[in-house]
Amino acid sequence: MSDFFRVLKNDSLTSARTGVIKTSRGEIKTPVFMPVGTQGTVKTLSVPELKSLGVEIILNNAYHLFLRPGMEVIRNARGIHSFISWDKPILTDSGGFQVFSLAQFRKISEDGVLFRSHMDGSKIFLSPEIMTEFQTLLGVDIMMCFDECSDYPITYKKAKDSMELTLRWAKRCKEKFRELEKNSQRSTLNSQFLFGIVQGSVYSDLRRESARKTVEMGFDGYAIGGLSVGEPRNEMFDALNAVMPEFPEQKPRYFMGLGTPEDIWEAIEAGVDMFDCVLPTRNGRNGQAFTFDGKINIKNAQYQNDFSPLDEKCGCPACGNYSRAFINHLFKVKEFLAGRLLSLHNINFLIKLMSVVRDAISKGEFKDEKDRFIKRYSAG
RNA sequence: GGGCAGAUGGCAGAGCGGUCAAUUGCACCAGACUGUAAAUCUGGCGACCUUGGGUCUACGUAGGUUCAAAUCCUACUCUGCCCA
Repeated sequence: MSDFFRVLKNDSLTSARTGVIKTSRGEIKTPVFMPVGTQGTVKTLSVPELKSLGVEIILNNAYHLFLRPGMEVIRNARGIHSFISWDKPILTDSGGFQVFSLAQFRKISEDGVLFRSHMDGSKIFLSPEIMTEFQTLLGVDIMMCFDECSDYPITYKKAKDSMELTLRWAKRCKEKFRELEKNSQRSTLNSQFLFGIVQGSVYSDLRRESARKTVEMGFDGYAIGGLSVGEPRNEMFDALNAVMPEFPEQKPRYFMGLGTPEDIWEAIEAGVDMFDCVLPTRNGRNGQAFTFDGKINIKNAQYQNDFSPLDEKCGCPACGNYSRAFINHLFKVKEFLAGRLLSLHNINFLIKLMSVVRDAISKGEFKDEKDRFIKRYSAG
């Protein structure tokens, strides 16, 4: 077994834990937040900026990169890392989320998914094999199985069918992954890891079955997919809690698409190690900033004459240089800097939050720190 | 001095007898956003009343016609353009 992931410390009161993921492009301390860079870039931010915030790994999206720039450019660029000038770890989503978010443009079959390009309507066929091969070509450090992220709400029967299809696809992804490894089509210099994805909507027994069978197949890590897609919060956590006991201790667990600070604390308590979300960047572009005293909408009139920083102790480039009043002004006059500053700030917030969490777990103070955070965050 | 056109809610600008408290855009106020078709989308935006809904004050000013006027008529004020 490789030393891809190692648990460093288990919390005594909860299932929270700290750990470290080792890839050939660097180590990742967990729990970790991974900013989303769908098209090979975390929207509005440069690589040096991301590094300055302490970002250790970013997400890219195989579906979007498959459409543009496409295989040829990626091949000529010698992989995604050199193409986008990011030499740290990258995790790619396989396109399974697009099966959900671009539902109106696709048709699912046993073999795969036929998309009508959301850009020009042309037909694109994606399958477990194709997406495994493409993610291999991208040369990403962690790749995801091609899954079907199910819709919400969804009937039990459909959730079951969808979950079972995802299992069959996972098997094919893994077989393709092994085959490419054997044929040395995968670089031996840079190790790649493959994660399985658990589905089953909000049905606990389906979730458990999905987790158990995915774990039986054996992957480098396990993701919880198909949640935070509109279901009530309690159902989301019921689904999560149904699944967690099925996962092996020594493999990383990744909650796909989870991003509010309260939710992240809750999921870490349940034993999750990895997170990604568009929230810090998308909401940032739309004027929302996370602070330890709650979220604020900087566009609101009350900040027009507020010359204090977003968050006194933040230290990000936005807080270090600009006032709420000025950022409020930037949004009103629609300057690009506005969305950039809040994206920087929000990513910084989540990166810092994770370090607070890791610290708390290391010191055995997870529960206290969580309560303290939630109390202050929801008071604001 | 004469002729023509026009004056509508914060701004621009529809409406040209009842279905108009008045289309739309901007501005303004608020909300949403969770593996990004998103620098996007939604709602509110005369006042008052307890909601469905109702009441009042409103389309330059003052009168008038009409069951009914932002819409028609008269005068006035102002603005723009043209001719002398």
